[in-house]
Amino acid sequence: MVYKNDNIPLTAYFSIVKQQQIIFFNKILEKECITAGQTPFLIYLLYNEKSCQEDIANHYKIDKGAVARGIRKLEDAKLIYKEIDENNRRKYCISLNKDGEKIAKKLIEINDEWEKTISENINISKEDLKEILREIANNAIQTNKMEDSDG
Amino acid sequence: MVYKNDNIPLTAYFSIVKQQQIIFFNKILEKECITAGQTPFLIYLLYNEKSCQEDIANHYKIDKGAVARGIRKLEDAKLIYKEIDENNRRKYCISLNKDGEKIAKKLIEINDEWEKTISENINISKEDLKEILREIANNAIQTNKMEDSDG
DNA sequence: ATATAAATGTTGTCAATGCAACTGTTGTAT
DNA sequence: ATACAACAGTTGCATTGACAACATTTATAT
Repeated sequence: MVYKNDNIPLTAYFSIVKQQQIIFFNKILEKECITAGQTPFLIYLLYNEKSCQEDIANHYKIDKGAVARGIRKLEDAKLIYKEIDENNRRKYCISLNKDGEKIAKKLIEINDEWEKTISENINISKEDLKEILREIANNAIQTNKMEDSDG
Repeated sequence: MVYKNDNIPLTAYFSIVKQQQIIFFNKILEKECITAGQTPFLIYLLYNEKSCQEDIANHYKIDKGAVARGIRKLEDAKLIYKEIDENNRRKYCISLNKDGEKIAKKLIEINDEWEKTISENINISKEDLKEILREIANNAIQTNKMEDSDG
C-alpha cells in the first residue's frame, strides 16, 4: 500500500459542517439566551408535546446528560414548561411555552434555509442526502455497538 | 406552513457520525497516549513532512488553537519532531518520528476500514460521498463568511 | 531607524457531547 | 415486606473545537 494522496478523512468534513452549523446558529441565537445545541430540542418539542428527556435523547441518539444540560438552558431561558410527571415521578413532562413555540417555529424556517444553502450544487436531492446521512449515522452507531460486544 | 413531520435536522446526523468516530478511535488509541482528534494530524504529517501548525489548520479548516493543543499532545506522546523553523522563528517545523509514522500508517488503515463500514448500504460510491461532503463543508463555511460581511 | 502591522503559536474561556458515578423513584422477586 | 434491579435525571470530568487576548517574530511604511 502506498501512503500518498492525502485524502481528507470523511470525519473531517463531518466536523467542519457541524462546527459551522454551531457558529451559524449561535450567531442567530445571540439575543435569545440559548445556543445552537438547543435547536434540535426546540424542534422536537414543537412536534412532540409533553415529552420527557429520555425521549429526546433517544430521538437524536445523544447522551441523556447532554439533554439534561440543554433542557436546563431552555428552562433558564423560560422557553419551556418542566413539571414532574405525576404518573412517574422520575420523569419530567416537558412542553414549549408561547415564547418557546415562537422560537422553535423561527428556528425550523432558519434551519430549512440553512440546509438548502449547504446542499447547493450537489448532484443528489436533499431527500437522498438525508437518507444517506441517516444510513451512515446508523452504521456508525452499529459499529461501536459491535465493538462493545466483541470486547 | 404546517409544522409536522419531525424530520431530524441534517446537523443531528453530522453530530452523531462525528461523535461515533471519536468513540471508535478513542477506544483504539487507548494505549497510545493520544486521542481521536490527533488522527487527522498524524495522517497529514505522514503525507506532508516539515509542516507548520498553520498548514494543518488550513488543510482541515480548524482553529489554530485546536491545532496547538493537538500538536502538544503528539509532542507529549513523543510521536513528532517539533523544532523552530530557523528561516522564520515564529513557526515550528513538525515531522513524524518513527513511532509517529507507525501509528499514522496504522490509523490510515483503520480509518479506511471505518469509512468503508459506515458507508455500507448507501447507493452512491464512496468517492461521490466524499465529493458531496466536501461541497457541503465548503457551502457551510461560505455561508458563515457571507454572514460576517453582511454585518 | 522607528513605529505599526501582520504572521505564528499559546492559552483562557466557552459550547457540545460522551461516560461514569450518583440520587431518587418505581418495579420485581423472594 | 424487604431487598435488589431498573429507570429517569443530574453532575463531574474528558474531548473536540471556536474565539479572543496575548507574546514573539517578521514585514512594511514613513
